[in-house]
Amino acid sequence: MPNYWLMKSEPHVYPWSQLVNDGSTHWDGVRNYQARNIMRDDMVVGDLVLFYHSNCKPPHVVGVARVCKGAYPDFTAQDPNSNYYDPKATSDDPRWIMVDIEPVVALPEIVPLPDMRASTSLDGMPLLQRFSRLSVQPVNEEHFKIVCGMGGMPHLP
DNA sequence: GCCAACGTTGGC
DNA sequence: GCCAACGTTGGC
Repeated sequence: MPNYWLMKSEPHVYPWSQLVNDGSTHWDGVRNYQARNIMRDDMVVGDLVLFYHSNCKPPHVVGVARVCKGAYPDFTAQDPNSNYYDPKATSDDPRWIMVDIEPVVALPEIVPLPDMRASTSLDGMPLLQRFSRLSVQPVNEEHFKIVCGMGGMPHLP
């Protein structure tokens, strides 16, 4: 039984289409302890991920991805030329970690945030809480299936 | 572009 | 260890 998650990406930074092109990617740049702890402590290979486009109109879930490599140091934290450079990160104490994800399937239709808000069956989903900023967050199995269904995919991949 | 929430930083 | 200032997120 996999765990279920939702991960946010801004489409002008790293869109779903690029994940498809790349085949897989390291989820670098997470600089929030809560999100880091989720990736480090709770994510395992095989977990399924709703890939969410934030900061666009409307924000939406676009596809399902899968964790294909467990937590390891986010090397961009130790690269002074990276946007994600953190001078406090060292090889002894990398401070930030990442996982790898790969695309599983694009939903036949995107699922816009307003539609999710309108669905009472998704009540309690962390994404729908006011000012939910966490970029990596849990989704329960039922909500995960409902979102897939709303995107035109009646069964889990 | 606004702004609420909230995380982080740093002086004391 | 408090807390004010500041930065970031991200929906609207």
